[in-house]
Amino acid sequence: MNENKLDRRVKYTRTMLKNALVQLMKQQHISTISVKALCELADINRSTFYAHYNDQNDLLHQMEEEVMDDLRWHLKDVLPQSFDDKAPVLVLTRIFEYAKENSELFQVLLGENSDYLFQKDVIELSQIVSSRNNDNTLDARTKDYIVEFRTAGCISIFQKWLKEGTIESSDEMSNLVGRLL
Amino acid sequence: MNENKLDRRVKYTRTMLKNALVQLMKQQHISTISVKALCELADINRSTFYAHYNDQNDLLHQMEEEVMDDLRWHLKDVLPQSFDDKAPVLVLTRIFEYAKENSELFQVLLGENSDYLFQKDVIELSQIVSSRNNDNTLDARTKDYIVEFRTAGCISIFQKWLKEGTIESSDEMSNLVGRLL
DNA sequence: CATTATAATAAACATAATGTTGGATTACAA
DNA sequence: TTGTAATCCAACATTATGTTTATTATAATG
Repeated sequence: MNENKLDRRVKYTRTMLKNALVQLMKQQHISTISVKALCELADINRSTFYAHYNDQNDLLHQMEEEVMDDLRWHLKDVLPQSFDDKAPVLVLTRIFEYAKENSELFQVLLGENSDYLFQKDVIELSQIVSSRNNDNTLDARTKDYIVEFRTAGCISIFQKWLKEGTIESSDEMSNLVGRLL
Repeated sequence: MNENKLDRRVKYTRTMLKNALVQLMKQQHISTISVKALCELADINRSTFYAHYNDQNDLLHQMEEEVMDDLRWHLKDVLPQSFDDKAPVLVLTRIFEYAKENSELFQVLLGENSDYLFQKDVIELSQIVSSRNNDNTLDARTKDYIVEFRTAGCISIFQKWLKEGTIESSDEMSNLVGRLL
């Protein structure tokens, strides 16, 4: 937020560290990444790192929050409408679009070397879409399980799509997911 | 395998370490658990730990393999049949039964403080059940996505059930999952 | 029960990452 | 240009790691 009114040096430091984190997380789990390795790859002094972040996780979480904020900003004009009937697929398309434009980042943040926090954020966002269910013959608990089933299924498709290079278009993907739900 | 022809002291050491790991993994991610903390909780000398395992991950993986072997042993009389039409729900029921009997362990091994290895094993096992799909109007890639969707959904329901105390019976759960697929 | 084998312990060690500090240097903004 | 502040550098104590050694305790066996 208001990253642009920051000192260039600060911007540079944080950018290099974030990039380094993404590169390392392609190879290893977040909690096995040392601050030392991170700083060496980013060519940033270790004491500078600690001036910005507490540890690797802190850096990851700040990245996650920034991405989510940015994503929500990109959805701002479709989200309020999402409670009528046609909007869900529109929201989905937008999410897939945004993810495709930032696929390297999304692949890492949603991949198995990350923590579950980002995944939870995305789930929360997409439950607006996947939780609509007007079958009243089912009890509440069964419905809960169904929502769980659906959202996990969606996320998993999302991950597969990212991992395999976002071959399909955003439209194709949102249609596929829309049909499955 | 053939754990019973081991020296009692060895059995004791490994049991204590496994129990300690399960306890710690209720609180924190596997890769943040130190060998030191593990040994202190288990009251086992640290050099003894290294006589058995390389690190926490090694201990976890050995546990995972043992559980999977034991689970497969419990399924041995239903698995060969699983390629006809009625067996899937039977396999599911057995898996839920076994998991319920070892729910603390399963909750940890499938929980977010574990790695993905155990989850992958379970997925592999349950894909025998969830991957049957004879809709020929769909292309191969779409089918892949559907399999992905289904298995992830199943695992997620499984996790929810475990986390909330395995309230439903194994039969209820296998029926629910059977219907969803 | 006594003997032998071996597992576990305790203590010490080098190594490496951590988190912090104080001071020198550099780059920025105004 | 100048004051401010971010970065760098070097040093530090602390902690976990992984290994090794000698010693003690326990299990298996005849």
